[in-house]
Amino acid sequence: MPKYKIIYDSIKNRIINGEYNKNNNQLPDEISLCKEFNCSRMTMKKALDLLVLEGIIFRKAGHGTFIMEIPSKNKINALDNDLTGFSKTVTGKASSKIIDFNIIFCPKEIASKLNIKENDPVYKIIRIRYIDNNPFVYEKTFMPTSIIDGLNMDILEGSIYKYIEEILKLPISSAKKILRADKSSELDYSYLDLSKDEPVLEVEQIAYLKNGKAFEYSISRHRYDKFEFTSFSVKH
Amino acid sequence: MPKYKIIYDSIKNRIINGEYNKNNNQLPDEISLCKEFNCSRMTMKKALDLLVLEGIIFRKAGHGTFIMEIPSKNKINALDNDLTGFSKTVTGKASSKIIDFNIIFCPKEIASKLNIKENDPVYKIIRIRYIDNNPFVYEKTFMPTSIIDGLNMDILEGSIYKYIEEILKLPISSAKKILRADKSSELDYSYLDLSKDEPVLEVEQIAYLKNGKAFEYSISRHRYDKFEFTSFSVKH
DNA sequence: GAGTGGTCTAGACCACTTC
DNA sequence: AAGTGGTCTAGACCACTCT
Repeated sequence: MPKYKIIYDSIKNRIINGEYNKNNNQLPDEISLCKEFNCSRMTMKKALDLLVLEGIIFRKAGHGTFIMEIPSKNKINALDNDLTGFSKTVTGKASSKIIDFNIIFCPKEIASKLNIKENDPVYKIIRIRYIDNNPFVYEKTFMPTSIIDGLNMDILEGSIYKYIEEILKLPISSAKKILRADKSSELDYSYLDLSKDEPVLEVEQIAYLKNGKAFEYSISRHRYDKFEFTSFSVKH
Repeated sequence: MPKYKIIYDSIKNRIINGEYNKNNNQLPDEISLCKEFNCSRMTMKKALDLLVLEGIIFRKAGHGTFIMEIPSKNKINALDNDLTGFSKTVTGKASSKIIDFNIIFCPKEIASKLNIKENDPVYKIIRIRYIDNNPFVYEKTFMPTSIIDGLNMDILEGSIYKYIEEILKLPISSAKKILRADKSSELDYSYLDLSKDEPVLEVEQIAYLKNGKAFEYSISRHRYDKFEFTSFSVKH
């Protein structure tokens, strides 16, 4: 683990623990932090830059570095983004059910999103996820078998991402998402217990590995009353 | 304008113009780029880092820097994010109508989001926006008069953001967004021409200046069939 | 082994904020 | 004037990929 990452983790924990809550929520100046963490100023900047990107701190040139005021009470949630930049507001006991798990010839539209050839073999996975035994998302996922190999039911019951990163040792790097609202369909009525006038939040995602290859295309439909997505973005 | 920003703009333009489309979409190595742009390696890295954050390029350690394959055809759209990290997929002639424009005592819940005191004066703005004369979003905005001063109808007809940045010279830095689907309400039926079973995509936003102050709280409700949001995020 | 990106340093100068 | 963050440098060493 690089030094700037260790420093980032350490300072983030201090902020969460309220160690910098005095003096207008101000952090020590960069030079002092450098001395404390025994690093150069560039390395400290790299650590602090990550916190800025996450919306945890902000800097005022000529003034100092400050913790961002988090308006809502749920600080933990606001600080707890998942790997792709979104956090979920739902908490409870999670479980999932696999509706379909197969290898298919990749349809044309999906092949173009995954940058593979039409009819290349892909896993097709359909899952329902539950919170406290209530369904909240219907998820259709496609992954090229040439990249993600050896999937089975056991892995699907747990975390596919963990399998990819820890067993296959393929580093995940980024994701493109499109979010939209939609009327619910027959599938949504039955799988998500929705009635006709209740909408869904649909998320279309393409996820990439560090080597630039798309390894996942997914469409997920969330119950409108059980899910929201948060995002923080900084101008550069 | 800092050097790394100039280099970033320049390389971004080259990519858009297809100047790096040969050799597997590979860019020259960093040292060569440093020589060409007459800068240090750290500065070049800073420029390239911005392109990585935007999902325009990716790097393979020990291999090179490559342009990200953009699966859909609309390259321009994918490269043309707005200041808060989202881009819109709708195009056409834009216009807007102001439904309400007043100064009010700030309600408690909104004051807590803007980090101001209850009953502090805030502008309240309600606008409908149209594309090709079709309504697509109903937008309620609150701004503290202590920060954003001198708003009038002329400014509202144009761009509030332009007014803030160019006339008031207040640098905008970041925004927090929450996205959710919702059933349409009476207001939506009338202002967005929606029927009862048609949903909306609701976006709640708090926007911040460089000095860390929240200057805008807004709720906007978009027609489900006219709007979607895209986002790109990188693991760090 | 050659080439590439990833990290880190020690110091310099600048621009901005506050007193 | 003092203190702070913003930018930039020239070079070092490492880890990874490909042949």
